[in-house]
Amino acid sequence: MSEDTMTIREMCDAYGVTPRTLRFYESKELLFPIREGQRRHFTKSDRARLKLILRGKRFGFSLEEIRQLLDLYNVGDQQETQYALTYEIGKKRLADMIKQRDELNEAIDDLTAQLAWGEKMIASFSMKKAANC
Amino acid sequence: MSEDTMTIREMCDAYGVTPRTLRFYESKELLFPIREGQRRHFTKSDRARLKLILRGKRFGFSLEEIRQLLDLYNVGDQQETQYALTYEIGKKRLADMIKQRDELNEAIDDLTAQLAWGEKMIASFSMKKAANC
DNA sequence: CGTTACATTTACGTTAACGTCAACTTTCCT
DNA sequence: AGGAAAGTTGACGTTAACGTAAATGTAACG
Repeated sequence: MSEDTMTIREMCDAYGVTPRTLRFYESKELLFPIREGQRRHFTKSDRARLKLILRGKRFGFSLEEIRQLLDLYNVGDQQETQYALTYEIGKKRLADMIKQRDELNEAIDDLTAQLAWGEKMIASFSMKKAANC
Repeated sequence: MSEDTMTIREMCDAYGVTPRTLRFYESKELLFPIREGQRRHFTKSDRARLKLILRGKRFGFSLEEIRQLLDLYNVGDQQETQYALTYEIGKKRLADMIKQRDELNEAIDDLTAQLAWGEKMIASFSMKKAANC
């Protein structure tokens, strides 16, 4: 009847994760599938949460951070202060990401320069070889 | 006499690492301090390498990747084939970094959009408050 | 009713980069 | 001589996010 739920396999296929991952998330209280006997049934709410989890991961949040964010997100009729808190966490994370990207860009430039120098070296090897002929 | 070297403690103080870290790096063949009996003595070369290691870490390289890159900086008396090999490693690593940066940029854009939405939410809270007055 | 397919729980394994003892040895200082 | 200070080598502990294997359960198909 309540075919609003999905089996573990359907979830895995839909979101590209493994069963182990879903059980793990449940054990960490990130998901709360309902049980029919032993079997898990993932609700619409679980799917929404999973989407947020995966997105959070792409942003570089840890599962524990994500759990806290989901909790805040979930108080339903959130209070302004709680929401603002979530917002602040997100802003901090964004700042970290931007810093990380900038550092990465620096490293890319450095390594590019280093490789250019390497090309010269290799060229000089060729010269030497040519000279020996 | 050869006071061009530093003890482990001096290294730790100079670069903000622990003795364990330096010994660990040595065991991983990232550093090659000379020995006087048991004691380690870190040379100028070790210091240069350590600087590069720490920079690499800030950029998110693994120690193993750093070890390979250090070889690139170290060419010295390498043969051409070996040099070409390290060069290829560097190029691959650069490609990875660029990909990583692009992904990071995507995530940054996503999160930025998300935060913009969050600001609207917070604004609506304020509206509600104002309305209740 | 037997087999095949999928689920479940339990629990140990994995990787990286060190931390944290423990048990010595060596050195310097008084 | 005696003791603190600093150094050394094992070797086991830690964290995150699952992987993987074993033993068992159960549901559907033919």
